[in-house]
Amino acid sequence: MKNQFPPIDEQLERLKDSVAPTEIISEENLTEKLEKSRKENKPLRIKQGFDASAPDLHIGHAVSIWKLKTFQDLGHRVIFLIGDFTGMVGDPSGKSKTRPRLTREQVEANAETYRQQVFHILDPELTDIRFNSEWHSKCDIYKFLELASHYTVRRMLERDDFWKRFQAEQPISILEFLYPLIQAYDSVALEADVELGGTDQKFNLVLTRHIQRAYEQEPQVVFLMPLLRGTDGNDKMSKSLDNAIGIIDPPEEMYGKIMSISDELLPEYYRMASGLDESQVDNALSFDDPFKLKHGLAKLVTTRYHDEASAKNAGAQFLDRFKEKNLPSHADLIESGLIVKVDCDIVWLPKIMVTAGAVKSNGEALRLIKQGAVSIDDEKIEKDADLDIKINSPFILKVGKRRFYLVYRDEAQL
RNA sequence: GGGGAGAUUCCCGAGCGGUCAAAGGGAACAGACUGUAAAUCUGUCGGCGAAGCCUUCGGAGGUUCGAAUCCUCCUCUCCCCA
Repeated sequence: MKNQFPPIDEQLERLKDSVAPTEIISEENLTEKLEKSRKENKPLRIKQGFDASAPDLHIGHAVSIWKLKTFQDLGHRVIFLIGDFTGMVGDPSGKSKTRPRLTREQVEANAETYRQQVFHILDPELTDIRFNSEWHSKCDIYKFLELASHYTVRRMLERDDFWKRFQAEQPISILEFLYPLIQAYDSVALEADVELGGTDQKFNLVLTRHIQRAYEQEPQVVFLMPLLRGTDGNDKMSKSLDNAIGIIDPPEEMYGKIMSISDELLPEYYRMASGLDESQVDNALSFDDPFKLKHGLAKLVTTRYHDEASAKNAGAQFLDRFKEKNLPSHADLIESGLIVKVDCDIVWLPKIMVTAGAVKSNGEALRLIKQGAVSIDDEKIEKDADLDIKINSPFILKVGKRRFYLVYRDEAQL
């Protein structure tokens, strides 16, 4: 039988190509594992864990998912682990409130969402989707205590955020201490050879190596991947901070979001999200017109998750809408579902805005109108205008710079 | 088990009987300027078709004409002693 795995040097090179891991712990272990895998013609088991409660993947997650893909390209097997059990227990960060418990149905639904998204990148044939409730829900106290005996409080306190909170006299729940152990056990249960995670996961992933040793397994190799900052440039990308670009965002949205990032984010987005290799990135970045660079990036990213035609289209639409300041067409709005049906001939404008979902309350709507942020068919609503709007034919409601809705009385008009 | 400190609107944080829908900052949103960038300036930032009213200051009661502010109990957090 022909060996399916490329030579070690080639594998190593490709694993460090494109977006290089910030750190590999340890390269020596990696080489050993690759050698063994090649010799025995047996794929490595590459694991990454994902939160069961937030199944929306963004291009920040994608940084490491593309690395998983590289492993697959080299013939290895990816284990996409969904932390449904850990998700049900609560939040380890201590910052946010306890997460709502997920029902079985929610977990299933979220898993399905993950599947749809992740297979935009990964090869389904070489991917196992697993749940950590598989083993944790069966774990008895005795086994659990044994797991807990393998680590010490002092070592747990070495983790930076624990130590800071300890120093600052802030609470740290026992659960939070247990959490890394529970997570570590996932790798034991899965016999992971390699685990990927963000650089913020370093402590947990390294701790996992110790736990694996305690269970007489070879420690996993840890791939720490750089974190992509969110579109605001302040924090890491995260859906809850509303600074994320989803990998299944429609092309126009993806393009627009990239155009709105800070200039200073350009280099790291080029490096981590464009899909270009290092020399291409350097080449691209040698141009110093940020506006053009941003367009280039928007096109690359949109193409990566959709296709070139839609990226081009999104770019054209962007220029039309925001440079030429043209309104979107009715057809575009209908296609995007940004339509609002009203049920009277005359409707109070704030009510329309609430119905459209543009604002949360009449008060907010009135404020925006007062600030001159609202227009109908490109005509600004003056602050003392009559707000009872007569709906003769469909019109385009614009709220702020980027929210558009098509308002209509009945379907026949569309 | 004992003693002390604390929980305020998205976050941080002032307020300690009426003038409090609650200072200040951050975030956010809008306007101007622009490249849907940054910076800057301005405005907004609980709800009500907006006069006035209603709901908010960990929870439940109470005192008072009137409570975020005082009292009681409860929940949670932190510190010190044991």
